Amino acid sequence: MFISKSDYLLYKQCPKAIWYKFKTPKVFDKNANQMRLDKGNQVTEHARNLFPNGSLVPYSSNRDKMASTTKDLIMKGERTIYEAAFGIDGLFVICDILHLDKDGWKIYEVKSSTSIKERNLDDLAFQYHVVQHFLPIHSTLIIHINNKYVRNGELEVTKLFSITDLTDELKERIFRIQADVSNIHSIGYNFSTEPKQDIGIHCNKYGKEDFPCAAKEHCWSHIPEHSVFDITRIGKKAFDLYYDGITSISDVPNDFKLSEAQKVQVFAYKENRSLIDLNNIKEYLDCFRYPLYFLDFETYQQTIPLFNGISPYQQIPFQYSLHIQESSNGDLEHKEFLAKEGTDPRRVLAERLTKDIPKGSCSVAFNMAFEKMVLKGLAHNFPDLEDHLMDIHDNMVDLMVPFQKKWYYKNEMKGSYSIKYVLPALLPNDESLNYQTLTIQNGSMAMEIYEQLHTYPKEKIETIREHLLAYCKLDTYAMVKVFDHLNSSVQKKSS
DNA sequence: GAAAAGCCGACCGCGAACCT
DNA sequence: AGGTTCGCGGTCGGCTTTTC
Repeated sequence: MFISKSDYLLYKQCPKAIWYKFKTPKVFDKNANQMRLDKGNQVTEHARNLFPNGSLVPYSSNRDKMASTTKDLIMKGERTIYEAAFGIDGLFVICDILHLDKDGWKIYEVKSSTSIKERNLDDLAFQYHVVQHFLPIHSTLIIHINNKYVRNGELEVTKLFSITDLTDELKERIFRIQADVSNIHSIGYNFSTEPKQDIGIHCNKYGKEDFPCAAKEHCWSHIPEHSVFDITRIGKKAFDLYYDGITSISDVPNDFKLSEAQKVQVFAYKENRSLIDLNNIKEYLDCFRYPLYFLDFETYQQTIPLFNGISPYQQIPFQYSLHIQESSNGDLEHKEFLAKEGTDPRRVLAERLTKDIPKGSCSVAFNMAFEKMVLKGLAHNFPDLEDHLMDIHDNMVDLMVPFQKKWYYKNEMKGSYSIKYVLPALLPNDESLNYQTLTIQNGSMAMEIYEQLHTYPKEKIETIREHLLAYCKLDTYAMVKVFDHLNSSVQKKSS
């Protein structure tokens, strides 16, 4: 039995999680996110340029082979080794970059993230623990993305990455590894006995980072559909209820302290009815001035910036959809834009947008903070269009507010005010609003696929572009329908 | 009358929610 | 992964009340 770095990290998250992995390895394979892995590899390859002309240990499922290749390279006097592999006492690690300089051997771990996380420290401690059996290690360091870098001409790897020496922070952790490892072994050697471990905040978190556990479906199977964990912004307090034996929202005691939004949600569920505050909704909708421009941007991010003036992970708008409604029962007009794949879309998009939305128009977005951010970014990039873009920015209203403020709440929303929950709750039987039939069903799918689009064959590109257009168009169409629904609710009341 | 105890609102930092 | 917004929860200053 071999314990890898990821096994160790999983154990640190929760001993029951590693037990579940040993028991059902397939579930964990299935959950591996290939997209994320590819991105990580791409970043690692760029980071190798910080220490050029090293030797690569080719990946092999045979761990001993990788370890012996590594050993040969060290014996031959190689000073820079990529994917250096070591195994001892049932532990196995691969170091992204192992480098010998005037101080001694250094272990570099490459991360595509922009900051150092708690789990990275455990990761490096584990590597140090194993590798020190073979080489005297001078220091252990993290290489991660510096998102303050702005590309200007050729890519400058020394500016793209930040290097942090973590040697001192690891000492405490290295002490604990031996004990952790023997625990992992005993779990692995008799996985017929399930570790006693109740659910807790560790299920969602590892240190400060979001890290949903793959064992959740197993450990959380006794939690009902509308549970105390679904109460909006409840945080740790849900576990106070849970440890008192309360799991369903219907059992929340009446004297339990809740915020206003939480009260609405709990009351609606207990009474099994919707809560609609038409006065506030009407007052809010009065700010919407026809013609209405329903706007939705799609953006994507490049970990390694490909265009000038772009930072790592910067939101780059590449597409928008626009539904224009002339009056309350007027016709709908649709406009759209989708940039050519593989090019910097910003200028063309900004120009088209300023043609499609005249100055002084009232535009509508769902969670307008996002659309406003994109507009601000474009205005900053193109001073000649700044006036017009900021005019759109300043005349925008937000369709999300009535749901965020819980003026309109249905149990189907499960405490959420995202469009994903709001739309089916308001218009459950409208087939024209069914995202399930689309190939691209949400923003993350759109950003992932557009980033790769220029690498696809020509025929495939056309098809995917059609899917992208269909998805974005449905987003703004859904907004129109939600607005109409709110509007007619208000009309019905006043008539 | 002075020190200790109690109380409340302002402030701030952090996390959660939303969009992509 | 990013930015923005909002609200929870903890801290702290300043005020009032209690106690000897």
